[in-house]
Amino acid sequence: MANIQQIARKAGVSVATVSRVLNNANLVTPQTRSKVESAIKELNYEPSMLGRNLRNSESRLMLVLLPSISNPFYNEIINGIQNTAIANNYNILLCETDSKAERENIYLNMIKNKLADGVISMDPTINMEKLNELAENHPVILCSEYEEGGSIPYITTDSELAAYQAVKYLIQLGNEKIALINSDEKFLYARLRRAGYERALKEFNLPIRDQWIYHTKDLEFQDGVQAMRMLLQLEERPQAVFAVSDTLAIGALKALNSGVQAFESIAVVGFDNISFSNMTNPTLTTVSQPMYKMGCLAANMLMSSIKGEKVENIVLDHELIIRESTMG
Amino acid sequence: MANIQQIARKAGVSVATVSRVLNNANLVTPQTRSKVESAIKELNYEPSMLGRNLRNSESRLMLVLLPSISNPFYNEIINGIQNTAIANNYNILLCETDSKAERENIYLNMIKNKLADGVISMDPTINMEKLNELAENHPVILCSEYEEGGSIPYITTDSELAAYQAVKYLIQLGNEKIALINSDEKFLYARLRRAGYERALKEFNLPIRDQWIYHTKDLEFQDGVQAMRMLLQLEERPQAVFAVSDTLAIGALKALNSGVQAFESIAVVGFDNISFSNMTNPTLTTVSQPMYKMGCLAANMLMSSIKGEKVENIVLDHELIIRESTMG
DNA sequence: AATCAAATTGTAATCGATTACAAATGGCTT
DNA sequence: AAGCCATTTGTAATCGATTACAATTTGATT
Repeated sequence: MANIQQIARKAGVSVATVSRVLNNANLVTPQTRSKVESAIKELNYEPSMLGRNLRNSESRLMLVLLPSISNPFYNEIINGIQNTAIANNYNILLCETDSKAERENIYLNMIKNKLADGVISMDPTINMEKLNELAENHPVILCSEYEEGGSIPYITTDSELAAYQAVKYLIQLGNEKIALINSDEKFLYARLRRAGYERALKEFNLPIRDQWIYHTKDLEFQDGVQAMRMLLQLEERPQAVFAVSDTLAIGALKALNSGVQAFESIAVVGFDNISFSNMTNPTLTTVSQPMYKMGCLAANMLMSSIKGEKVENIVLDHELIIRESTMG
Repeated sequence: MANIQQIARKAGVSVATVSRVLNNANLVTPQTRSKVESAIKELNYEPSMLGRNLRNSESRLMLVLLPSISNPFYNEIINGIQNTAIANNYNILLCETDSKAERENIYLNMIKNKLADGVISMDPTINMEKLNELAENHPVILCSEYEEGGSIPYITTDSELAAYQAVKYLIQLGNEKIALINSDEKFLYARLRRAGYERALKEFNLPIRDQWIYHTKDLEFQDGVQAMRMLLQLEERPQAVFAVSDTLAIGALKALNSGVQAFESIAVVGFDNISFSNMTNPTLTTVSQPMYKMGCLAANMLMSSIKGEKVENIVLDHELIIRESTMG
């Protein structure tokens, strides 16, 4: 791989001139420019980002942290981030932490090391202490999951309200015994969705029963299957189920499908509107967040932050998408 | 962010000594080592990868190219790549090309620019000419999709054989009218799976009818729905369907579910064994590839290639997973 | 032709690390 | 105490780009 010196020698100019051509400074004569350009073409030269970044301390790369790409919830957000980034001459790198601290560290170090200019974290499992420390000196944006009262700018939706509305809808359909399939409440979204669930029940004077609240270990389909099986074994079976994630809700539907006919009338509501939620049988009623938009805005926030501008938090609207799983 | 000079000054030693401490060369006295280490801690220093990589021309980063993370087929492969990479002190960056040449270029340039040491491409839409050119001077591995007769090392499964076996299985169930939902045949896997489909039909003297071969534009669920709808409108409806991807097969199942009862006896076989395929109703019969293993081996191949070793192509075994969608 | 300002090009420092080689230190023998 | 070798540390070049400043060229004006 040729370097800038070789181009300079070949073109019979100095490295400064080559650099000027590369960065289209317009103080180069057309003749020299074309000499340099043909040398570049001839030697098949690509400027080294390492050299350039080292000098400029800028990489035009943004990191996107997520726990796992297997949750399709992230798909559209990532599309939004990516399209916005590319439109602004940035690139993104997807970093799957698998909820492991060691991986997290690796990626956060890339920021400290100037290998990337900033980070958008969608990882609820991230170590907030470390992230806050990083955020003191580097651009960081939280997307979807955030820290209450924290100082890192975030973009999210109102999980509590969405959960409240979803459960209220189930109540208005005539259900009184409503179960919650929640994930680990160490996550803010889990606590908020539970709060919304409880608010709706309280408002209608329905009891909140611990045995109807199931906590899953993960967000895989199988966790939803297990949760639903457990709920079906209860003496007093719930009439409806609100799951905090589509993956869990789809697992729950599966458990209902595989059981006896009588179970088919149990209503299920999910959260996220992943693309698969429209392919299940019955199709899944779910809360939809404007994920693509969220991604776009998150990218914009990060770019502002990189420029040194102050950025405000954003809370986007959601929407309840009613499908077959709540139609009896 | 502190740099190596400041550490050296603080610790009262030279930069060379600091560097030696960082790279645990064991020719540093315990006393100096601890002086340096406490300076590092005090100034919260992290060595710059830019400086280091520029000097060493090594980044210990591998790129993973894929067209889109929305196809869950890639999930397990990525896990395999990532775990293997991390175990060997490498990191991976997921690069979604969205099948766009411009994005492809960006990522391939990262390799040329030494920002990453090598690339594993799982992108069937990649520009092979460019990739071949890159492969002349840089480590490149193809995973899953490969180039017939090409010179880039690959790891894959035998798509033709898998398709042949899947269709043969449908025939042995008593089906004679078997449709193929294929993607664009510009992709090798699509051509191979079609060949397998045709081989099975020919072997049993069944006609190959063009109207039973549908080509989708993409691999989204909706493409499968559309394909199936089309097939159902034919005068002579197929009795069974082989789809070259689970996403398409799941869409096809959805189209069957939403139709009249009579359609429910149409058998469907997919390809990939994505995690959804076990959540549909009926659950999907599909071809399973050892994806995790494929990822691990691909990472190993790339690391060998980075070391300058010659690597051999690998063809892994597959397996037909029989579930409800072919049980009538 | 001489002068001068503007436009173009070149020189060399710089970013932050690694490392070959040189220099200094320490310990041991005589 | 001198000499010698082994161990430890320091100096300075290097990777590949950018850019302030210096030097040169160009062309217009007198």
